[in-house]
Formats: sequence, C-alpha cells, structure tokens
Amino acid sequence: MAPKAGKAPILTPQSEDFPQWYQDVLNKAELAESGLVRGTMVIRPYGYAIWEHMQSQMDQRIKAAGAVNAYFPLFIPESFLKREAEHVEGFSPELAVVTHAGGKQLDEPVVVRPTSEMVINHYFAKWIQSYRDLPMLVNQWANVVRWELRPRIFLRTTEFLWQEGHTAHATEAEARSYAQRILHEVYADFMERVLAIPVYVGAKTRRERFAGATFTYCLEGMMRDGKSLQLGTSHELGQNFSRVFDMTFLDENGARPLAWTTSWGTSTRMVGGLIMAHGDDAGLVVPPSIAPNQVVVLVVKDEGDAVEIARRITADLTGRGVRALLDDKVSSSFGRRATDWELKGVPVRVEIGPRDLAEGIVTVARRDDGTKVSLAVDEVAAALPGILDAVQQSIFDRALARREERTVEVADVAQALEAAQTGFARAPWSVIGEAGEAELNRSAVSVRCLLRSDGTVPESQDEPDLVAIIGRSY
RNA sequence: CGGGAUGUAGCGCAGCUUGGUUAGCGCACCUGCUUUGGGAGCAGGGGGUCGAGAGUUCGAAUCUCUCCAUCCCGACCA
Repeated sequence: MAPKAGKAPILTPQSEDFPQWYQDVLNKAELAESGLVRGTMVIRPYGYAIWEHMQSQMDQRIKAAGAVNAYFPLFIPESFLKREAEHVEGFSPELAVVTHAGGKQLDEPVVVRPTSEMVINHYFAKWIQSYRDLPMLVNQWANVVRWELRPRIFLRTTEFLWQEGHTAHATEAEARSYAQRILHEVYADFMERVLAIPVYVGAKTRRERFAGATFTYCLEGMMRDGKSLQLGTSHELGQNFSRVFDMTFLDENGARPLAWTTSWGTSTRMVGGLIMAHGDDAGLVVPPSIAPNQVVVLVVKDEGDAVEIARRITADLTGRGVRALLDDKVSSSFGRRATDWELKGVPVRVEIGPRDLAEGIVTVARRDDGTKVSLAVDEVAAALPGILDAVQQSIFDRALARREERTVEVADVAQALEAAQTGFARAPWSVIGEAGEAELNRSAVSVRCLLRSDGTVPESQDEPDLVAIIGRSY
C-alpha cells in the first residue's frame, strides 16, 4: 500500500494539503475537470457513472415517497423571478441573465434558473383546483446555474446537476410531515446506507435558512479534513409561494385556502462529499452500492489458464448481479493496474496470478482496509456478495468512528471556535444563540445544524434544550 | 474593488537576471524488444505560432508598454 521509499507519492498526501489531494484525485481517478467557462465542470465518464448510480438510487426512493418526475424549462422571465421578495434577494447576486438572443436584444431578459420554485409553483397554482388534487408531489432532475465566485469542482460550481422536489399540501402539518419524510426516508437513508456517509439530520438556524423558506432542514456530513459538507436540504415554504401565485384550492367546506408548499434538493455536490468523506492517500474509496465497478478481476500475468479463469469468474459474478469488470490488459504491469483501480476506489479486487492458480486459489483484496484473503477459485464468486456487504458496512463504520473522534462537547463560543479547527463542536444552542452564531461566522465557523438533545430533528430553533453542531464548512 | 504572483508540449517545470545555433527536462503519448505478485526497463520517435498585441533591436521565450487569463491574500456578499 505505502509507496516505496524514494518514490514520489501518486497523490499529494491528505495530511500535507487536503485541497491539493482533492484536485489530484479528481484528475487521477478521471472524475472531472474544469469547463471552458470559469466555474463550470466537465464530469468525465467515471465520475458521471457514480452520479448515475446516485441518481437511480435516489430516484427509487423519491418515487417510493410518492413523488413523480416532470421537467420544467431552463429559462424564466426575469420579472417572474422577482415576485417573491426574499427569494429573489437571496439569489440575485448569482443569477445569469440572457439579454440577447436570436440576433437581437430581448424585450424582457430571461434568467437561467438558479432553482425552480417560481416556475413550478406557478404551474401548481394552475393545476390545483380542489383538495382532491392535493398533495401534489413533483420532482425534477435538471441543471441549474448560480454564478459562483469561488468555484470548486463538485462542491460549488456555476452549473450543477441536481434533483429538486416541489410539493403542495392542504395543511401546514402535512407539508411539514412531508418535508421531514423526504429528509429521513429519502435523504438520510440514501446517504447513510448507499453513500455510507453518517449525517447529522437537523434544522438550519434562521441565519442559514433558504431564501423564501419558513424552515430549513439539512443533512451534514464530516469530510476527512474535519470540515462539514451540507449534502442535502428540505424546506418548508409555508404559504410564501402559494400566496404569490394565488395557489388556492376548494376544501371540503367550500372555503378556498392557500396551499402549503415544500421544496427539497440534492446535487452533484454529493459526489464531492463521497470523495472527501471516504478517500485516502491511495485515492478514492467508493462504497459498493454505488461503485460503477464493484469488483475488478485482475489477471496478474497471462500464463496458463489465468485469463480463462478470470473470464469465468467475471461472468459468474455478473450472473450473480455483481458489477464486475475483467482486467486482462497484461501489456500494462500488474502494479500499475492495481494502483489505478485503487485510485478509482473499486471496492474489491480479485487478483489471479500463477502462484495462486498453482494452489487453486485467487487473492481477494479489499479497498476499504487493504486486507487480502485467499479463496478457492470455485468459491470466490459466491463469496463476493457477502464481502461487498461487509465492505459497505465497514466504510460507514469507519466514517462514523472518524466523526465521533473529531466531535467535541463544548460549553461556550470560545471552545466551539477551537474545536471547529479540527472537527465539530457540540454546544447547547442556548449558550451560543444568534449573537454567538454571528461571532463564530467572523472566524469562518458556522452553526451547521440544530438537533434536539435526543438527536431528533427540531421544528423550531426556539425549542428548549437544542444542541448546535458547529464547524467549518465547504 | 485593493494587494501579490503566475502564464513555455496534454500535465508539472527549467531557460529570462547578462537578447545570439534547430527552445529543453520529467511524466504522459507512439513503435520495437525484453518484462509483468504493487507506479516496468532499454532503444527509437511524435508533439510548441514560448498567453495576445504592439514596440526596441541585425536578432526577442528573454528587454519595454498595453491587454487578456488564472491563482493566492484581503474586502464585499451569504
């Protein structure tokens, strides 16, 4: 595992320069690179394959929660966006506006969507007539544009891919309940069970709330440098948007109340989170559940029937529903290929060489902990689904252990500032408060989320006995 | 917006101070042979309007001016 003495490391070590390590991984694992316009990114096939697996697993969960997919336009009339004051104020600095098209200046500029609340709620108002049309639960997969001054690939780019869900409900309680359902059943479940990233599921403070929302829920994960990354959010929008669009419905009593809406989103930022939550000095570590290749079957040397046996094992694995890839490119050295697959974070390698085959075995190497075991040629395929499950669990357990190690209970703002230099601080929200929050912000530290003391999610930042999770963030 | 720096092959860099053959090195790439149990070796080869424009000069990657782009720090915003 460790590079030989005297040989330069493949990647900048994390402990030396974490941002440089991140850049190195993006390049060497062929995940993504900068686009031609500052702040944009090209997602390369391997990075996009990871995103596609995220998409498909998220999409299943979203649909299981009752939402259906639709697509709304990229362009929004500028005047339209300005209808919700707080919302437009939050986004106006980062809007891209088209003023010329079709060879002439437009009468009214159009904005490239930074999010679709305004458009979708406009159509909701048109589609919703009575309480029988509620709840209306719609999701879209799309790109959005927010002009960013400090872009970082996957984490903060001018254009990114995401899903945004938008819903309308008859009552505030139903809207709240649905925003929370997405938070838990879709987002937290996906992040912990699929991405293997332990998340704090909580509420944002007023200061960190989404523009136009009445309440914002969030999911925060710890990266390997101790900083926090917001991996998803879910918002209660109250009646702010339904009021703007006169989104009313006829209820059972013949009254015509305004609907209550929510919105919720996750983006390609999760790819960055995946890289930084699990990756090590040897490269990416991808959990089996979203790995484009779960197993690579590696022929050490083309000798005897090594290639034939490797092919058979690969086919056997594929037949068992494992995403397995055969690497018989023996024109490259074994070491190079092993290193490359490690860089790409393939969860398990099955290595087949002459020494193994002489004994009727193959070597199974795990990416998460670097361990190697020998298994009989005839048993390896059957054993792998179990090994992959173990790898998945182990990646989560290790991430959780790292987070717990770097989370400190503190009693005041000064201690929180200190603890946030290396990880998270947990402090009573009552001793931080909005004044303490402002003080933290001056040192580039923020309240990432608020939890109840039993770890559940609060419904107001004014509940008693809340705990603030404090840290530096991306 | 202010301060500092950097632009030379796909990537990373040297050369510039003191102008002078054909602009060089490492990695990557191509061909051949030997290799292959953790980043292969040897030999040969391809790839550059030196960020752009103007100027000085017999001659500019090198000196001067202007512009453009990128990065870092600060400010602003959240």
